[in-house]
Amino acid sequence: MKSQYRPYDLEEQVQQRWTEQCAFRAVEDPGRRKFYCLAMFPYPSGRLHMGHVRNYTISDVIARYQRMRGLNVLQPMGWDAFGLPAENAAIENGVPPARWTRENIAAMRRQLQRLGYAYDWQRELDTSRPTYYRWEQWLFTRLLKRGLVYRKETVVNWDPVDQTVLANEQVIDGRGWRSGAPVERRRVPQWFLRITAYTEELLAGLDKLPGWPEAVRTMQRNWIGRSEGVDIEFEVAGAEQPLTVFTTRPDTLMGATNLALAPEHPLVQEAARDQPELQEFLKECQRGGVAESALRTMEKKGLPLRRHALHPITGERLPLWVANFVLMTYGTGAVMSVPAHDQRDWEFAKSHDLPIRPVVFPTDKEPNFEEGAYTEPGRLRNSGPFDNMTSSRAGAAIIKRLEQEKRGRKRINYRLHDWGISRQRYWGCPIPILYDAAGHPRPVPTEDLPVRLPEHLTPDGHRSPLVDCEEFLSVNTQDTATRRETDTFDTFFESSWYYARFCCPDSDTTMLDERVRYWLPVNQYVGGVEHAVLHLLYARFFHRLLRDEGLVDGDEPFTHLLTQGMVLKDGAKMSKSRGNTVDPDDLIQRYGADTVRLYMMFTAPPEQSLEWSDSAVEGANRFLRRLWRRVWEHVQEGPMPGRPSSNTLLNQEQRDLRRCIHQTIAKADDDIGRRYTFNTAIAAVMELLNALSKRKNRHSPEDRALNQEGLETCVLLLAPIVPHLSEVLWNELGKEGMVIDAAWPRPDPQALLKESLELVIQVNGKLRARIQVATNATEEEARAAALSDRKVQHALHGGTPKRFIFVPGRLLNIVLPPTTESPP
RNA sequence: GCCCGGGUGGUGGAAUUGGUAGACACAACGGACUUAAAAUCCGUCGGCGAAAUGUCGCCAUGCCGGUUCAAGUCCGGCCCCGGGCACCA
Repeated sequence: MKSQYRPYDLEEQVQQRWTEQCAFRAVEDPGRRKFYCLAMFPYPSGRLHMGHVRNYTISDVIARYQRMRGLNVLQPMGWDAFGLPAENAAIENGVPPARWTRENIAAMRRQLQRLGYAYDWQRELDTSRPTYYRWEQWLFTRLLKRGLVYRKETVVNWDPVDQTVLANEQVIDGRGWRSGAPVERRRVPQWFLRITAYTEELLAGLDKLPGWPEAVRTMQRNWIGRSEGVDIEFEVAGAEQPLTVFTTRPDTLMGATNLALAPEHPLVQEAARDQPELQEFLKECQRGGVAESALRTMEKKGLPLRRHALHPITGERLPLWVANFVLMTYGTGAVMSVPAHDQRDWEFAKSHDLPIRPVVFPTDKEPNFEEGAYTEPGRLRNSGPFDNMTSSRAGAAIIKRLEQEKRGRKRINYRLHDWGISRQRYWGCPIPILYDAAGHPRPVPTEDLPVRLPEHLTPDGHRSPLVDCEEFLSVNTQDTATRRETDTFDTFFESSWYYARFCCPDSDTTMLDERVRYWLPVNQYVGGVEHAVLHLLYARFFHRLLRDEGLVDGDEPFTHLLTQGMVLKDGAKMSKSRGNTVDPDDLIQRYGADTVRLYMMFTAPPEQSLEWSDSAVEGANRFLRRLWRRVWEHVQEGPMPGRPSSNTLLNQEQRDLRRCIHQTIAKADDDIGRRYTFNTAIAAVMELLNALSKRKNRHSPEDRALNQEGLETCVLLLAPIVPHLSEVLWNELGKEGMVIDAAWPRPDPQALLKESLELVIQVNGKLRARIQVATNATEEEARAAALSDRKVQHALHGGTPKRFIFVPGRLLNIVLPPTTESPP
């Protein structure tokens, strides 16, 4: 064994041994318990960044830990290969997205391999290959048959100069990112997936996911946004159809003073026909992007329609307004405006001089409606027959009356709306639809799938090159009138089912085969918090689609979810688009992959964001060098001793060290297996190594045996985190075989026993002394010991304790009666 | 604007169920070794005050208030930072 730790050759040799043995090949074995560990697969953006390294290291540590615990582990890796950045690169460099993507995949695969992740590379998949995307085209046609796909018009960001649809990301301050032209909203027909058919199930399922972070479940719940309320119909003067609004506050109906409609609402469009200033306003509303954040932060503006509706109970005339803050996509695209009890309505009323009519009052105070709306429930006034009722009773009474008069009905409204999956982009999976001469759509017959994306095209920043690609557009030479759909799928489509395809990536006769029934669900999914809603909700939706297609069992795709925090640099997310990435290759070159992995896991707990620091990497490397040195010194002392067989022959100091070893095992197991706090597990091993380092001069057979046990423990506990170094040290410690096949250690209960412990003594909640007591000391014994302690007596000032609070094994708090001491 | 997180020494963080605030590191400083440097090893390291040897007291977990024998942890109100908001992935 060399005296110095040199990671460079060591890591390559260990990786070679793993490869030769096909060490991470996952094979279905019904006789063994499986563990499917998955990290969110990367978009091949070019190079790995530290966010990737963090993500994949966390997942790898869990996978290797579960393997050492004896489970049959599957950990695959693949590429989310379709997406916008490939088109941007093409525009900039003139390189076809296919080539750019494949080159990136090759580079990033090499980087991942250098980091020593325990992947089954035979299962690698690339979503931009027809072998993958043909199955989502197949699924799409199945869903079409089941009525879960439909076409409707929606608004997109339109760049009038570049003549192209823009992603929200490409809209900067309401302007196109390349042209700088003000972005317009344009209506285009798009394909939708009926995710709303599964709303209640997706919502209820959240309660059955105890392995998911509460924050993610809350976000999904809020995203789905179930709210119970009532549809109220208002008769509109001169219109055949009544105007329907949705409200969750029927108790405030008597306080409604106007109705506000979204700019896209049909009644508004109709009114605009003969009102030029309204047309002008709507044109203004067309400007700016379609992102909800943009809509919500706009200055609240509105215009009267010069029409009115009738209040369903009083018959009063309520003016109709168009308001830019009313969203056509939520509810009915129209709201009843109750300025006294809704803050947004209040602000709108104030700026447009509309009346404020308070009808709900708290019982304990009189709100000032000049300062703002009163939005809490209360007791009704100014409400005719509903006066003096509470909000909940009044709401029920108003609903009952509206229902009797057929002017309203209870309804549950959701914020969640159907998933628009069409993208006017080239580098994506073609939507398998054909249009006849009249423009009527029909699905591509199953036997004609896949619809292959021509890979030689290069987008130029204007419309999708598919639109001009005759070879793609025409189905066959006989039928020139039939044209292909040129839109491609949202790339979330690919990432919604890849976790299942990893079970059988080579299946070429079905989308998923029987192997999914062994591996699914994913036991541990690891990925960024930024995916808490969209990706994770779509995957849950897809799993149900696949289930109803008979392809998978169970309702949920991921049993446990770990959402890692961002890797930040200079306070901002480390990402390619921000250009503040750190390349892991430089660090691996200098310190080795193990140091990079250790640094990532030690610097912060996985769920927290991690502020990047170059200097802290040094410390991680130093620890590994120290561990190497300790093993080297131990090896130099002579042949490997056995482990100590029991505690009986050990002296007090040796028993303390042995307890430290086994406490470290217990803590590391809990930290890695239950808490996912890898940083504290590493700190515990560092403490153990410090304890071992302090006893360099102990060479008795018992001490050698203890050192052996201590060092073996360090190596085993670190094996999931620094796997290369651990393999080598494992063999240097005289162990046969590979550490990946070694069993995860278990603490020896006998070694953990303690005869005495430190008890904290507080006086009035302040720490005053620490005393040693027997482990099983009673409260009486603890009190007696505490009261005879010099420091405690000093702190008591001769006072008589009023009560004692005893927390066994932790503390004794002595409470004195309040002093009548006069201030100095 | 709405939803979800976070805020603890010079820095990253620890404190797991309301029970010893600052584990483990980084940086810095002092020392040993060395011709020198690197590496390594030893020590100091929240603030203020009193001691001068082990000490002792007070303050301190973004801010203000509350509950409790006891609050970084629970409750109410605020401030700041990060993530998401349906076409970035």
